[in-house]
Amino acid sequence: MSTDAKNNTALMEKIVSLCKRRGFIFQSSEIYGGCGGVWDYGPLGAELKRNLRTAWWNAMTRDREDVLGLDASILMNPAIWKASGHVETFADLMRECSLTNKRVRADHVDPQDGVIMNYTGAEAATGWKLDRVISVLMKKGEHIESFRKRVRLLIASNAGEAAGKPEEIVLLGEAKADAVEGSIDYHPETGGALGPARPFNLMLKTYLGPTATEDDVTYLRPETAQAIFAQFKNVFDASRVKVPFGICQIGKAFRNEVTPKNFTFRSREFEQIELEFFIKPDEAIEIISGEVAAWSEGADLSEPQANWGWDLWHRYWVDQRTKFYEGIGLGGVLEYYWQTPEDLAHYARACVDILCNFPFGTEELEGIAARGSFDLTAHQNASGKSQEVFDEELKVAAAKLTDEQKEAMIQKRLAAEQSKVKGAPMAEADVRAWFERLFKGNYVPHVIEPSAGLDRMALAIIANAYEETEKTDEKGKKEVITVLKLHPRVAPIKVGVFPLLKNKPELVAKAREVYALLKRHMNVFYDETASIGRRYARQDEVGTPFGITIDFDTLGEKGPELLDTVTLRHRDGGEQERVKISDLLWKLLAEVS
RNA sequence: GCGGGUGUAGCUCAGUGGUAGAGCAUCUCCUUGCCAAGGAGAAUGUCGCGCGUUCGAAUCGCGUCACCCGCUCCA
Repeated sequence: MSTDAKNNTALMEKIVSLCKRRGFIFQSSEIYGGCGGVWDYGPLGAELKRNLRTAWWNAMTRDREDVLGLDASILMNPAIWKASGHVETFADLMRECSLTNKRVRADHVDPQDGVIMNYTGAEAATGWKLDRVISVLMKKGEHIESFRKRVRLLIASNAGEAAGKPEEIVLLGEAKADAVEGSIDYHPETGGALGPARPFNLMLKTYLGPTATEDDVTYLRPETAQAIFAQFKNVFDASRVKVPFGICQIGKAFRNEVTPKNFTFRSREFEQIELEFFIKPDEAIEIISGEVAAWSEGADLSEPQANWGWDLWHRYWVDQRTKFYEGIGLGGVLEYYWQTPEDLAHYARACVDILCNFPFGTEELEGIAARGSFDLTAHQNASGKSQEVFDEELKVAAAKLTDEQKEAMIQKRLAAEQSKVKGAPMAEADVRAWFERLFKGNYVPHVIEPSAGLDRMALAIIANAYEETEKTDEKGKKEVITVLKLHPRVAPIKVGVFPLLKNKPELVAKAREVYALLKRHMNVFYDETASIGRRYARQDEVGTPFGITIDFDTLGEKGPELLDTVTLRHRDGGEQERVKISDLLWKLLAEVS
């Protein structure tokens, strides 16, 4: 491991330690030895998460006119997961390479020709040993020495540091076995013998109903999005909204991750915050507005326009989500990855990953995908229930089109279908049927999906706020000071209230008074133990942005002009200002909300 | 899932077969006129869990669980 990697691992360990010590995040079921890939939020973590949830919910719903909330169940009819494709893609039969443990879908193994080579094991100068039989396919035409080199490399990469350098690994008991043709029992890339086909189900299975038979099987949702799609029509009918509009949801989702890792970053139970923003198909925009607005560098994305197609809506949401992250203090550490056509799922038109810098690497915080009408159409087909909306404006505009104009649109679409990179082109009859519905004002909305993980966001916030500085006191003693530079909006404790000294009843009484004044409006922490400096430090460590100290000036000792004023200390920089008690509330509220 | 590492007090760690330790943190009292001050005292561990070897196990063996690192996976 490089020095950087070691430092980053050490930093991550310090963050995990702080999280436990100060009550942000605990291991689940710790007294029983934990539970893999599951974490609990302690008092401060719960506040932090709640602040993030509120910030997101407000940004999505309260601050907008075009997004509605939903709170759906974790358990759903299992037919949902068949329609969405999750049952299929999350429950593949996989076979594992015995050499490298690379997994491959059982039905995706290409036939291989070559000679089977067996080894009884391997060992390295480092003392590392592999004590099991290795069976590898030497491909047709592969030279024996380059084959051995390749096997050593593969073994080394799987063994990690313990095995040392690949060229120093000794392969034991080499024996040539049979030649094979068209075998599907060896990994296409590595040549390692494949184990038996086993299902790898990433969805958590459970039984709905006490009899627990196979008929009762359902799943804990692996994502919150499907509930939004499944309830799309109900929300639409109940809310007097028109496309474009969105439905957002916050909720738990579950995945049997193969390898939960990086603290809470990849866990088996996690909280998603998702928006499905429904828009008109580009063809509808073309009919209504004459043409779809094109994006160009520097385009104004601040206000949605009627002539926006999916591309501009997609970019708009990337912009909106970026502003959100800036508002909670993550502005400077974001990166963007625009998926290439090869990366994209066949139904997706574009997808941007918003990445964030973590000690363990730059990892995804949120994905913003333009998914076309894939999801609603899938549910429409599987359920037999129409997911179309009727658009009066579109119907009126389409009625003004000539037959030639209509046919031109159809031809344009047919050409586009033919030049698709992924997926089969839509049949001409289906395209014509779709346009027929469109010209009457009916379509299945398309969707832009900004989907984020709340736990990742919380971890990103903590990790990026973590700061250590070394301080030397008068006696030359060095100590490390830890400060969590949390944005005031997300900080679990907004302000600490301290009497300068606890053995002066007047100071204590006044401090209790200030505490009572503020605590109804925000999370306030009262502390009178230990020296004032230590109390500041305790709050710095958990990211409390403000401290209020009641001192002798507050009592009017230095004259009436300072009576009922307090010291307001700012966490970052430690600067202090004198504030009237009567001004505290509005001054603080402006910062923390 | 594979390979490697780790697991002792709330945290960081020392303790290589013979009575369980330190620093920091916590709590109480005293003291303290603004950035982890000082003094006195207290509490805190089935040494991750289980089974074994041994007169005796935190220490040795086997198993297991969790976490970390590297592969792998990541709709």
